[in-house]
Amino acid sequence: MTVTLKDIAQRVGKSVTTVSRALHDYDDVSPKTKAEVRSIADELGYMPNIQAQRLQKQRTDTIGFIMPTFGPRFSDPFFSEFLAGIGNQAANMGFDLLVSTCPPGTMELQVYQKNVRSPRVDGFIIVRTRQQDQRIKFLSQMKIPFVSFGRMLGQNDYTYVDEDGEYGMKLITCHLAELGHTRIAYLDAPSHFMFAHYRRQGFLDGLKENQIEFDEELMVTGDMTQRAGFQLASELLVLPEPPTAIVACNDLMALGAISAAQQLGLEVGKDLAITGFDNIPLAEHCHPPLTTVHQPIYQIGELVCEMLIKQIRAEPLEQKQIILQPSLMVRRSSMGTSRHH
Amino acid sequence: MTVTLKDIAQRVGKSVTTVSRALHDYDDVSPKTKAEVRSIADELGYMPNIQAQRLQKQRTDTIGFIMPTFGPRFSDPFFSEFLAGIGNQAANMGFDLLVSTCPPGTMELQVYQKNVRSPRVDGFIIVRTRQQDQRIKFLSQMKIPFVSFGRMLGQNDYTYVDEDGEYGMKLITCHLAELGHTRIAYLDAPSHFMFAHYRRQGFLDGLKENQIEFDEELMVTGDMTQRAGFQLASELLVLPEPPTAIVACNDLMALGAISAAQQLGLEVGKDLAITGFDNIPLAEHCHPPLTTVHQPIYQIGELVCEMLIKQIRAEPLEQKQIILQPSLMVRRSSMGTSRHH
DNA sequence: ATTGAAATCCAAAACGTTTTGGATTAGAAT
DNA sequence: ATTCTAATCCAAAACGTTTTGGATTTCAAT
Repeated sequence: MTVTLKDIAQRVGKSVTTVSRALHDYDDVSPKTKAEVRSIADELGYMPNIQAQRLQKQRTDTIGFIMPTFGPRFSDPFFSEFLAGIGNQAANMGFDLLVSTCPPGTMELQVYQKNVRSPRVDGFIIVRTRQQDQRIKFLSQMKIPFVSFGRMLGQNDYTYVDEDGEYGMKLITCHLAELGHTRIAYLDAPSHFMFAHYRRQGFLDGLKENQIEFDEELMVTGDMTQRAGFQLASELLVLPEPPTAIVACNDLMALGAISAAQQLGLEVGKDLAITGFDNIPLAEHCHPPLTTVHQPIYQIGELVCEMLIKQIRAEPLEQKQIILQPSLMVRRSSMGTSRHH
Repeated sequence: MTVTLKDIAQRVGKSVTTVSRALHDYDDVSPKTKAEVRSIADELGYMPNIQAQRLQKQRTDTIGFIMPTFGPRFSDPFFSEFLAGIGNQAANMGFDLLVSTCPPGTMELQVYQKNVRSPRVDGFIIVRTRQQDQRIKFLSQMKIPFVSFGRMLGQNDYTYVDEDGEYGMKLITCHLAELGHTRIAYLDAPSHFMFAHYRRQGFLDGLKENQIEFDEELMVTGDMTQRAGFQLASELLVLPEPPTAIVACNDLMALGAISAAQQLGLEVGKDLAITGFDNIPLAEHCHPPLTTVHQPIYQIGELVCEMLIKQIRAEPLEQKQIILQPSLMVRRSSMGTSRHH
């Protein structure tokens, strides 16, 4: 059924070796033979068996992406965009993309190890880094190629791309301070996530720089979902002395906070400022449009993938560590409607 | 470096054959040998080379999922949830998941063909079916295993899972009719998508059943994004005779429509009813919460994946075609606040 | 003693490639 | 005539498994 080198060899009347070398354009094959081999290969519709190639070459030409999932209801707009970025880049560079899921925890490292020892993949892309990220420790210790989107604490000898979340959040905080806000709440994410760490730090820096005192009561933590944002904002807004601005560490929680405020009859952007972080597509077209910080997720996916493949191929990397400067997107959720300004 | 059967064989003093058979628990290996082999395998940390296994077994134990992407800004909450479903199910059943992207068009079939002929995958999962879906025609003609989420027109001899979009949309339309609406606009998706076809049909059925005449002017088409919903609703709402309800064929466009209405100072749920379809997580926590139709995307992913793997393994399938009955989620975007009812 | 059956083992082939290390031939240079 | 070089080819090994088709040994039954 399927056509192999042997079939071509038989038809051409040459050896399998010669056919293989002809197809790879080696120069110890005569032009005439090459032409003949190629024509027969086309005619028969030859396609190399990639399993055999991989076995012989001892590489997989595949990169792994293990999504750190939590519950079953798992719908993060981040992932599909990021995935499209790495998927396209991988294809461009002749690599396959193997995707699997694994909740953070004890099994996690085994899954990584199994995938590389089988061997199914040549390296990994890591996302959603944690403060003490066991994946990074493990992979760098085992000398398994990987590139992470996000940093971790205390170790800095691996390849990563990260946004400057601290800077981004500081931008937001200063923006609000300029608008005259002094009572600013913060919707935090679980502190083991590195992005939460940096963003929170940026918020605190921003407050300090504007001589705003920090009220512990206004710092609350949620699980990054819209539901959590809704819940937390609902509680904050009924405090005896409620905040005049709510800074959420991601867009989804900000959207939840907007709903909560509207539920209480507040006009967001006028009675209350709310900001997010990520600039998911929804941020632009919600009501009111959300002030946030933009991250080019698709491009980050492409970049991370390219760096990983170069690393696998042992090609030189211009930069092993890249920090991207995010940009502030001021929209009406912080500034009110145009008639107020 | 890596441990092979040969290494174990040497240590145990038996042949490679025996070691292989011992590890697979064949009964022509003595219990003593089995124990010995296993213990040495553990000690050496043996892990079978999956490339070699696949070459020899002539299977890949991998399923393919080719995301039909459009532009680069590609952030659909549907995909990540669906992907988590198939990913987990595949892992449970011992399969890998290979993901790639390809825009619909001329290259598409080549990508499918290449993946199965390489052979990288044993079969495919197909989503976002089109009216004349070339992928389905091609794969069924080539007898390549696949399961699609969604039907196509005119052909019915393949395995699929689909929601009953017609029924779901009829539920929504009747719901609005009951509330007294007679001037109902519809935000359609490009008609080559099958889901758009069924949902539109359900809408029209619902109108007919309630003796509501259909006004061509109120049927407009967008690209399923929030931006499109915003744009289209903005135009509809400034018509001389604006609709009192807007039915969007998906949640994202409905969310855009909500923003547009709010922009114009309308109170959604009171001045105007808006409904969606999909029940993405955002639908529950936007303002006002969105009346929509629920689709269990994660479970559909699991189901589709299970059916595909059974098909690949030539195991019997209880049902080759499954149509899921969706359920209506009535929320405030159609009913107004509780004080109005 | 011979036969038969059961238990245990394994050499070799196969999967489809690529690479190694020459072999053969032709023609030019000596 | 001999040597050298260049051009062209290929057998065999290798990658790590599984499967095929026996081979050998043991022990009980005849």
